Amino acid sequence: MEQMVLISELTQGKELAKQLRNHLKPSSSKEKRDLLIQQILGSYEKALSMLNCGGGGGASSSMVDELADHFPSTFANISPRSDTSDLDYKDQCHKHVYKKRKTMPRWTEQVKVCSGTGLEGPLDDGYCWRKYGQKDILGASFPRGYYRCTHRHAQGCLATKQVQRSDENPSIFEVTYRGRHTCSQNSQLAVAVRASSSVPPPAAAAGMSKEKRNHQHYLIKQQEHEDQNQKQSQELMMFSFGSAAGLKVKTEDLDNREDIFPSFSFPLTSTEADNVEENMFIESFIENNFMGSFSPKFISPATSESNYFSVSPSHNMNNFGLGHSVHTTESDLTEIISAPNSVTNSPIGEDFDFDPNFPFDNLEFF
DNA sequence: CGAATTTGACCTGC
DNA sequence: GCAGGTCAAATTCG
Repeated sequence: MEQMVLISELTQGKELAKQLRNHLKPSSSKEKRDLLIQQILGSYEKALSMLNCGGGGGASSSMVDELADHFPSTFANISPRSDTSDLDYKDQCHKHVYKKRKTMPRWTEQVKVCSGTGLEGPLDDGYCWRKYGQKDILGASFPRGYYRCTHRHAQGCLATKQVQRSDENPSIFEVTYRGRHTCSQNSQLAVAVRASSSVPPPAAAAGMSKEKRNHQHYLIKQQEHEDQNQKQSQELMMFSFGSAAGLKVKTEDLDNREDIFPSFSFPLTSTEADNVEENMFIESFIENNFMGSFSPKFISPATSESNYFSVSPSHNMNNFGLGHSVHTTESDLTEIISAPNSVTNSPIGEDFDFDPNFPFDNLEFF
């Protein structure tokens, strides 16, 4: 039975993901992690190939296409996107782009920038971004900036992000990421290490990344243009060097939540890696996001867990007082699950301010 | 001088 | 038709 093989493949992927989890500790070799990632991707590629080619009752072509969008390098050969032969190049590009707009995974980080304090957060997320547009958004007092990966052309990396300053609270920036980075970038590792360790490496403190400078440039320019308030400009300067802020992450495409996983840095330290609860958190994260997201369409979506994830601040806060929380929403859930009644969003709401005293050790929450 | 940003035009989805 | 998203020529930056 083909379905059994499919399940077997997916189960194998799950096991490999668990192995990967165990190799998240800094002491593990990067090579091993890379190998596991390759194996995981291979496993899912196999499963998807089955769904695409043989499976009678499984995935729609759009679903495979969607997944292929997440792993363009891996799935390029099986994506059924070949119906553009009579379009000229520009049309093909535009069709491609606008299809992406709808299918690309998307999640938002809300970066709070407190006055006199600071955090690069997603403004320095380890990737090199190139601004390609800015747009005034209806009802928003601040323009939205559009960025794409610098390596879009060199490596075909399709990741993009949008940076929008919050209307009611200008100290909050909403950064919406789309697509997953397929580029290989050295700084990525450094940032992952920095995000997961208590103390930033000297290099991170010594020099600003180019990307950060760009953002700073943009932000300061924008600020000066909008209110000519020099003091606030100075604050913006300070937030790049300063110390504290809040960061929230929420996905907006449950269907695509696995894309959080490769770019999300678990706040592990070498000691925390041995913490059972931390591991269970990650396992929960993997199973609910990395695994579950792969297909609510053919894996039973009968989950009643809350999709609110957060990390115990005692484990997660670094010396800067930086707290991360991960918050998934169900905005698109109804497209996937017909009866999402048991899936409860955080009753506190999306603007919930992280409570450092919340007993996140209670794993029932996950 | 190459790379990044700016900005108005253009395209698509609703 | 409108709003959001992207393109690409012009401009600026390093």
